[in-house]
Amino acid sequence: MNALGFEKHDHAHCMADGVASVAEACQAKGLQLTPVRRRVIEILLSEHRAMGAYEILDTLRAEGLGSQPPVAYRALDFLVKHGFAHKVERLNAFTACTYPGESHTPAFLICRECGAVVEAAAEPSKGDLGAAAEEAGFEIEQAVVEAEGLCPACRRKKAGGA
Amino acid sequence: MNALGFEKHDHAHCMADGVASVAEACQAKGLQLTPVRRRVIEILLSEHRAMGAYEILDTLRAEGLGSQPPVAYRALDFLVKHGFAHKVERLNAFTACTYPGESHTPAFLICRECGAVVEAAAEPSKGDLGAAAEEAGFEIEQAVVEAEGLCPACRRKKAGGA
DNA sequence: CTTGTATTTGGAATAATATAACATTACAAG
DNA sequence: CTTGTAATGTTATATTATTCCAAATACAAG
Repeated sequence: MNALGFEKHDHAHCMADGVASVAEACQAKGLQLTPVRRRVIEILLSEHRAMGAYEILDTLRAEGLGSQPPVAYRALDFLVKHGFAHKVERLNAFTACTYPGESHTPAFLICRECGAVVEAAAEPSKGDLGAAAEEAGFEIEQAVVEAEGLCPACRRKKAGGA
Repeated sequence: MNALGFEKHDHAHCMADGVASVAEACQAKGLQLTPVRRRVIEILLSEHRAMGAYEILDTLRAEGLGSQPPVAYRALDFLVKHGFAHKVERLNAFTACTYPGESHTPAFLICRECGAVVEAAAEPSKGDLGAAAEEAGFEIEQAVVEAEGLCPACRRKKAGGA
């Protein structure tokens, strides 16, 4: 589980790779990565934070790729459905998947200060949630695991500024 | 961790107890359990499911306790803030706390078929999320843990009806 | 190439969820 | 009584999301 995403990295590279891997996956599965869909995943990859549907829509609108809410929501639904993006329930916002291709339950670390979102992989069947489900006879199909708090950089700022 | 809440229980009893324990806790902490607040926690306790703010507001309105959204949201904010209720992010809805008084991170089991919601206690600092946070140097302040799937009763129905 | 079918898109309207802002009331402390 | 704090009433608006219908496009089968 690699969740070191808060620290610096080669962003242009990770973004290009991200789009490429989504394109490959679409080709492999016979999915249509249409211009709007491609652009939305690009937008999401371009920032390590969760973006609202309307924020994405604003960008699409400025680029002439669509101006009505359904345009953004349809693209996001496609991306989420096929595992290329996730919805962060806590924020009613969306973020590119860090581990596309691998089936997983995303676990998010959300910085309340700077808004950065980092994804780790979780296994809800283990841990407290899985134990509770088993005890109750509940069958888990999907899980939401999200933590809000302070990322390393914002912790340092707090400590320094205080 | 008791998450057997999907099975039958003495509901009138659990509801009366719930209101009483909230009232006691308010008294102990010097919090005002005003009519609207009391009624909202009663409404939430009366059903083992998550209810939308506007659904609650409809009831309040019918009873002359307030008719505008802020009335419901303020009462819910109070209840959530003091741990008497929780918000289920996945559903944008609210539910009474099953373990009032004990400080905890709620973990929800949400039946997608019948809408029942059962709360278990989780310890996000352990498990995948805690491990990821530690590795990333992230400080968790709050966590959302929610699972969607089938409750025991709905699983039986599925199995029987198929 | 044409046809049939499914998918995708465009766009208007509206639903559902949530908050901002400000005036008013209640009540206890000084 | 005055002042401070908390709670309420109310209007308006912001934000997030979906429904619905029509038009365009993609793509495989013939």
